[in-house]
Amino acid sequence: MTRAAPNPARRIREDIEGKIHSGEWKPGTRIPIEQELAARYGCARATVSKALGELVAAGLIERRRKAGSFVAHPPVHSAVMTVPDLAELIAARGESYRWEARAIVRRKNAGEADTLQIDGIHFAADEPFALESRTIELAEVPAAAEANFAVEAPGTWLLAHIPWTSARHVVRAVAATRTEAKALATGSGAACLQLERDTWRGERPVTHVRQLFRGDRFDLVAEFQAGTGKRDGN
Amino acid sequence: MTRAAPNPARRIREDIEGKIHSGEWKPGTRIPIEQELAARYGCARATVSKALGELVAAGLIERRRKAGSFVAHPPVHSAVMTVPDLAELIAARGESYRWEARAIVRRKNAGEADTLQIDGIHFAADEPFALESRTIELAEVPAAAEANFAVEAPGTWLLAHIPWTSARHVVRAVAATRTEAKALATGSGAACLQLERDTWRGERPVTHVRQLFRGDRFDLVAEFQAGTGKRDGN
DNA sequence: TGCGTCATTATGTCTAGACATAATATGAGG
DNA sequence: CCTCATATTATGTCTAGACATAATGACGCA
Repeated sequence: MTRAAPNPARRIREDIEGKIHSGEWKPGTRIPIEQELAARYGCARATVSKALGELVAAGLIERRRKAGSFVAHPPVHSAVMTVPDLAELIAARGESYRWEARAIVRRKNAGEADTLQIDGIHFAADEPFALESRTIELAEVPAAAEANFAVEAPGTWLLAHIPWTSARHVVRAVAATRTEAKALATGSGAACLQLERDTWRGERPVTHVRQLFRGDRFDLVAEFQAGTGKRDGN
Repeated sequence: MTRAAPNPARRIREDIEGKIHSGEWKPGTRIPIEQELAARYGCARATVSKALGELVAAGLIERRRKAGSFVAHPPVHSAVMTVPDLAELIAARGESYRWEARAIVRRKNAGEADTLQIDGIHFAADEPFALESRTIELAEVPAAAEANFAVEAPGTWLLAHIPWTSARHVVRAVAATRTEAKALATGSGAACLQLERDTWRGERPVTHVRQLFRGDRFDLVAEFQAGTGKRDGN
């Protein structure tokens, strides 16, 4: 029962990460059994198990009962995309931000709960940056009825007020219609990045947004670091 | 020392997830200290600690020494985007896939290591699906010099042969040039989704790709489940 | 009042041992 | 040679206790 290195679990993890990244342990390679790693690093098996657990979470290895632990096969490229609050994004660019609501409509659906429909424009440096068209389910977010979306962008408000659970994003390139082009101060048919996002709280839908960006003013960045699962981007 | 529930750690985690998602514990709320949770659930503190550790990994809570554990403030929307191997993606759609190389050039850089430049087209159901323009660093991937990229798409080959470490993706909407439009069998100026990806192995660049998709044939899907960090998409 | 010091406290990590579980490998019987 | 039951094995999870560490807050001193 020695105190060993200050951070055996970490050392084990980084050791194995290194072996995988260097190519010394190729995908499919069997990793020594936990008992042996414990002996090799002079620590308890639980510590090895913890390190391996973290590697599984990072997607670097796979563990199968009885069979052992194996270096994972390189997955398809996946990346964590951070979809920012537009107000923050633009502020981070050092430009002034402004939200302009075009239409706020409360829609009564037969038998169903009401929804709030909001259309507007995000401005960066006083130039149109993105069009937004959003639906908010008032049944899930009753407080939204009191919010003043003429002044505050709905995305900003929602981020601050509702707990999220899951979201689905669909990104595609579309040509701007004549109306959209006009609102974005660009040419008709210009290439735009369309981001659609559905957000749920548990099983129930909270909000749906469609944001349309000028292709020449916005791009989405996603990064992925194998091993840490570290997220970043803008 | 009772055996307790079969999976105390999981129960604790799901319990807390539930309280956060339901809004009962709002962002900033202090979570009971580990000792108390251990007593409440009738398990060891290490088990509670494990559960909380998983919640941290999922981004749902924050832990600070001495201060305690707190419900995390809702992050900006982030989502895991899975960028698939095109051959697989198209096969999954039930369409036939074909890769056609247009140019394969070995470029000698003064003093620096050689690079391989590959241009080609991905076909789905015998129609052009995406243009690809790729650079491979031969210093990092010497085996690429032997591969036959006239037959096999470089992305497919690389996925199977090189260990990855990190990648950076930039997605944007662009208008097709006349040449690109012709190759993609679409109109000049059509909105296209451009995906640029840089891939590194450790600190050293491995490959750079630019893929251009017809806007009306491709969209990127990203999903995010708070709490599990579960990844999915197509 | 202001500042530095120190005890307290809650998390962070580890150990040694135990039992559970799933999947493989083995051997018996057809 | 094939199939099914059984033993084995490596992971999965947990416990009880220990020590490390960082940050807070209280106390004492100038």
